[in-house]
Parts: sequence; C-alpha cells; structure tokens
Amino acid sequence: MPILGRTKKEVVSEFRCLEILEAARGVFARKGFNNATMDDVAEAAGVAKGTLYLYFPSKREIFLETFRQGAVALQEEVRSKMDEEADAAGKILAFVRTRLEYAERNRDFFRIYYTEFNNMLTHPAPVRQEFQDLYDRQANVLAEVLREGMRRKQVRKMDPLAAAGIVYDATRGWIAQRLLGWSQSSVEDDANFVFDVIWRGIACSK
Amino acid sequence: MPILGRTKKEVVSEFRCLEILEAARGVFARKGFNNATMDDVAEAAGVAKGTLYLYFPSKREIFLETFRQGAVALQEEVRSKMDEEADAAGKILAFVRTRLEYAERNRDFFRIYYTEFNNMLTHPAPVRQEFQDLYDRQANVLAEVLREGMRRKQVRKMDPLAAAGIVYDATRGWIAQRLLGWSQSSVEDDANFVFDVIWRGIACSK
DNA sequence: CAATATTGTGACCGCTCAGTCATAACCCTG
DNA sequence: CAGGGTTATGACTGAGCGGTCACAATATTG
Repeated sequence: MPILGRTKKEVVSEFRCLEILEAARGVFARKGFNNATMDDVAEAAGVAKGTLYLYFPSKREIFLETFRQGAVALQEEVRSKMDEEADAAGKILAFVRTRLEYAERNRDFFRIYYTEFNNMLTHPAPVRQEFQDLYDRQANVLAEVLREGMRRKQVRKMDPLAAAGIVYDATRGWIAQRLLGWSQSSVEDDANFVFDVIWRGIACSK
Repeated sequence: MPILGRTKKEVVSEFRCLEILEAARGVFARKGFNNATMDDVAEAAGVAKGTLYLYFPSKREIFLETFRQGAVALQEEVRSKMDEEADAAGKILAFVRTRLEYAERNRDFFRIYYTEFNNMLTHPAPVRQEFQDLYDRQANVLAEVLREGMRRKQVRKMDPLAAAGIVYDATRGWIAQRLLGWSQSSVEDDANFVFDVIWRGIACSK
C-alpha cells in the first residue's frame, strides 16, 4: 500500500539511514575515518552495531555516503547562489561567501572534507574517480564564470581553469583557518576580504 | 675513541636512522599513515621489523620524524631564498617558487604533508602544538615581509597575517594540483602565474 | 490473539598489525 | 680465535575492530 509513491517501510528505512548518517558524520569528524569504530557510530546513533549493517554494507560505505551527502548539498547551494548573480564579480563573491557560510553551518562535514579529501585523491581507490568528478564539476563552474568574465573584459586573459584553482584554494584555505579557530572576524568580513584579494588578482586592471 | 666529536657507533646509528626514515617516507607517501604497516617499512628499508624498534620507539615517532625532517628542510630552503631578495615582491615570488621547486624534488614528503597535516591539526594530540608552531613560523615570516612591504607602500594596507594566509594557501593549492598531475606547465611558469595573481591582489594599485 | 514476517541485538569470530623477546649473527678487543 | 658485548632477526602475542549470525523483540496480518 504505497503512500505518496512510497511504502511506509521505505519511509522508515530512509529515516533510519539519515539518523545513522548524521551520527556517523559527527563521529568521523571527531575521530577521523580510521580511528572511528563502528561501535562508536552505533553508540552515537543509539542502535546496535548489527543494525548498521541492515542499512549499509560497510563502514566505508557509510563514510562515503556522509561525504557525498554534504558535498552535493554544498554544491547545490553554491550553484544556486551563484545563479542569482549577474556578473563574474558577483558570482565569485557568492562562491566564496556561500562556501564560508556553509562551512560555518556544517563544521562536521568540512572537518571530514578537509581531512579525508586529499586521502581519497592521492591514494588510489575505487572511489577516486567519483571525487575527482566532484572537484572537476566545481572547478568547471568557476572556470565558466571566469571565461564569460573574460569575454566581457571584466576578467583579464588567463587560463580559466588555473584561475579557478586559485579561487578555490584561497577559499578552501580560509575555511580551514576558520575551522581551526584562527579567525575572529565574521563570515561576511572574511568572505569580502578573500574575494577582494582574489578579484584584484584576476580582474582587468581597467 | 671519538672521531670529529662522535664515536663510530653514533655515526653508524645515525646512518641507519636516515636509511629507515627515507624508506618510511616512501611507504607513508604511497599508502598513508594508517595503511602503511611496520612490515612495509622494514621491507622497504631492508631490515627486520625488530630493527626498526632499535632506532625508533614507535610507528608514530618514525612518521613524525619523516615529517619534521622534510618540514624543517623546506622552511630553511624557503627562508634562505627569501633572504636573497630585497623587496616584498621578490621575497614572495621566492616563497612561491621555492616551495613549488621543493615539492617537485620531494614529492613523497609533500604527499605526506598534504594528506596528514590537517589530520595532525584537527585531531588533538600531544604533537598538535609542534605542527601548529611549524605553520605559525612560516606564516609569520610571510607576514613580516608583507608588513615591511606596507611600510614601503608596495603592499596595500591589510591584515598581514590574513594576507599571508592567502599567499600560503594559493601556493599550497597549486602544489597539490601539480602532485595530482593536473598541471602540464613548468614549475617556473606556474610559480610566476600564482605570484602574479596574488601580487596583483595585495599590491598597492599605484 | 495466534501465526508469521520484519527489524533489532550484541556476543562472537577471524584477521590484521604494533610491538616484544628469545635467539642468532656480527662485531671488537686482547 | 676465544669470549663478551652489541646489533639484528622474525616468530609470536595480545589487543582492537570490521563484520556475522543465532536469537530476541516487535510489527503485521488473518
């Protein structure tokens, strides 16, 4: 007896999955993938260890799912905020600000993101391609914005992907600093500062 | 019978330490700290596992030592190249270029540096402070250069530590891209590009 | 309110791996 | 080259943990 296209069973199951993922996110953020145990996750989620395996096939898969969830949500938020802006400057500021804001609201996710992303990329794994794509998509959105900016003479001529890399990394670094508590300023101020430096670096000097 | 202030025993012992550290660096770079086993390190070093424990108290300590070694060498090289330059622009270019060059020559070290550094910082440990200091020292050298540049009206007024963070992160990001094989250009070109963008971002617009 | 199906449990298993230690090989030195 | 000291070895141990499964609790159905 499906309700709204889904059986009750499916709804409950999905709810459990989300509960587990949320608990897992906190545990992985606190202890890192390797030092987090399935017992930790089970305890945080308030279920027995065996239950975890009713909803996920392995520790790795739980981890990857928390990762995917956060990454996709981040990308969508960033993309939608960028779409609201008309020109390259506005879009890039939106990119920086939205990421900083999201990081503030999702510290656990970003802890995971920054401690494990490099690991994913540098140590070949079956999932490597998936995360490569994740980065590529972000970089390409930025690069497209920059290309358009160059066409309109707002951004000076340079390799768009290279410039995108710098925008991305400057933002990345700033978020890391905030996560480590090295910045006292507001998200707004920090975003403006990072944007200001980067924009002067890539804009047409008029 | 000490020779040149050291006994033969000490010399041999130091040599063995270096052998082990070099082997360990490769293993940790390839597999990451958690997936590397002491058997791996022993095999790479061409000794038995027990021998490792004659020279180091634990896996963790071997790892930290490879890390310290590389970080100290990097810092000294960067500092000395920066000292050869007279003004802020030259010093910052030297900072970027020397780091890129060093990364090219010490890929193993940088693999470790980038995959484990965040781990060190975000997961409290007795060593946390040590690595915090390592970063602080680098950032302060940069910040001092920027402060001096501001005094001479070459760099526009801004928080020097914040600006140092951006220089550091843009460089960091670029090295990561090179390690992942995402850049085809020469080190020289890449260094100039990164410097160019950053410098326009922070220099007095004249 | 049985009878059956579904979901949850946690003791347990097998394996990996850091670290140990009894033994061996290799020095010196006299 | 004997014998005492130093360095090397690798089989072994014990702990930790991912994953399983026999059983229990709960839900569903007729």
